Amino acid sequence: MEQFTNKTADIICQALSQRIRRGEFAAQGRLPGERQLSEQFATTRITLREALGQLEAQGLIYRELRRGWFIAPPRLVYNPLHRSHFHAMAQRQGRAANTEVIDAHVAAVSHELADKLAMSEGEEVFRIRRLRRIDGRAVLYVEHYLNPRYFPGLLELDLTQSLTDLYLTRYGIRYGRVRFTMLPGPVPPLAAPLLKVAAGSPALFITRINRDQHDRIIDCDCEYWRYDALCVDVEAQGVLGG
Amino acid sequence: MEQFTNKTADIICQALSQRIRRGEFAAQGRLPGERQLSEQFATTRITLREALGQLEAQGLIYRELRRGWFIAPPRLVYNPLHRSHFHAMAQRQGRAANTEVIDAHVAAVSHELADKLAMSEGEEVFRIRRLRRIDGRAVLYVEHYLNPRYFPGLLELDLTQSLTDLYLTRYGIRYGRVRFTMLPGPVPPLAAPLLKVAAGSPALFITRINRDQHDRIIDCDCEYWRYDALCVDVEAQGVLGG
DNA sequence: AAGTGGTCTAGACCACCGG
DNA sequence: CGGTGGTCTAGACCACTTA
Repeated sequence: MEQFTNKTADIICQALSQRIRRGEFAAQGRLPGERQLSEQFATTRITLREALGQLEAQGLIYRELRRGWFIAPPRLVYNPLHRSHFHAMAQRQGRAANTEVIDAHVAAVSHELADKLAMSEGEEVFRIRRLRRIDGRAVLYVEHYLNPRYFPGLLELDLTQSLTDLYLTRYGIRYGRVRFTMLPGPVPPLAAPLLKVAAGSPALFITRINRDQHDRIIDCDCEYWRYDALCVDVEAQGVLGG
Repeated sequence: MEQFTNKTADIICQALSQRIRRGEFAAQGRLPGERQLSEQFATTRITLREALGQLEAQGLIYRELRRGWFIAPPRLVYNPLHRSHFHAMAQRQGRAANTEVIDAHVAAVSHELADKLAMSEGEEVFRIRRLRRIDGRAVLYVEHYLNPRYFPGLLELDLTQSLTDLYLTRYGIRYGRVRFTMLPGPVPPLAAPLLKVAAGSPALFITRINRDQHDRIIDCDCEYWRYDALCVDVEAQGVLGG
């Protein structure tokens, strides 16, 4: 477990990491200012920030743009195949969830999305953009694209609640097959300020294409998760290789 | 798509990003030196490296420790539920795969791993460590932990080949249910030099717990993927929320 | 208004890779 | 051994948050 290092940044990393694990900053939930820390470690702010960046990459701390460095809470465990409600999922893990609707409009579908939704470029879709919080911290920015033929009048409803619920109770639609892709990528410009991260910061990008009980593609989600907020956990029957 | 920015680093980002997409560096497969670039953009190496770091986070370029910056090849599409061979998977995507065995020994299982394997702490397991390359580039460091009761004598075999194949042909074992977790995390010290990344760099950490046709847990894989080398793609029947 | 993080300058030395 | 990237110094100004 020991590091073979003599880099100043690594030494700071280890020292801070130990102090964090001992709960030294747990009370305030945040670290002292960068200038104060760099003084403590007798180094430059640049070097100190290098160390903080490493701890951030390890998921031990996170930053909010221009606000400071905070102790990272545990990751939310998330199964993209599991069509439960965000709020229920959070609650089962002892966390408090919150959903904010950014906007909900009719939009023309892009070429790329049309492919995913089995629609034609330029057709109209419902686009719902939402921000979701765990224990008050914004962790997920998501854009839902719905094929409107299946959901007439949906945009008039209360969209802070679970879409899964709306689908079932209002339209008799339940989820069937799911396909998702997941890759690291930069956070989109619109999402950055909402998640309080710098534009272009790394995020986990998950797209999900959902079908209903009749195997029709009904919607597509584009999710941008904070890098450190998520642990994907999937259990399923294995598929034979081809 | 436009950025509202006047940061030097962002301007460099956009300029480089454009030149990369136009294939300007495709011939050499790599970027010019940092000093040369910082001169071209009339800035400091620090600022230039800030820009390179952003392009790296976006997966456009990658670095090899002390060797330089390279144009990132396309991501490998990977389905952790899909128990096909690494080599076959690569080949279907027009890529060349290669597997190197780092070592293969009997080891005492840690507490954490014992849990995953449904074994007891301190019991013996087979540990196989391998490095896998795509088109010559090391992208995956993986530790396989096997319950030895199911695989007597396996360590004597040629382990550069597919374990899936060995399981079936030598032991009559095929994969059944799979559970995997996936989260970003730092690359472990042993893997860093093999993947040619700096110790503590971010990586994608995937653990997989595999069962056989009788639903017995047979092995557990701990995979560390280069951050930019991977796109997870899963299709499966959705699971009803609880 | 004061203090924070975000960005930048203009150098420097070191460790390592490659010829 | 020359050139590369990796690390570091000691400042500075700006944009934003917070009080």
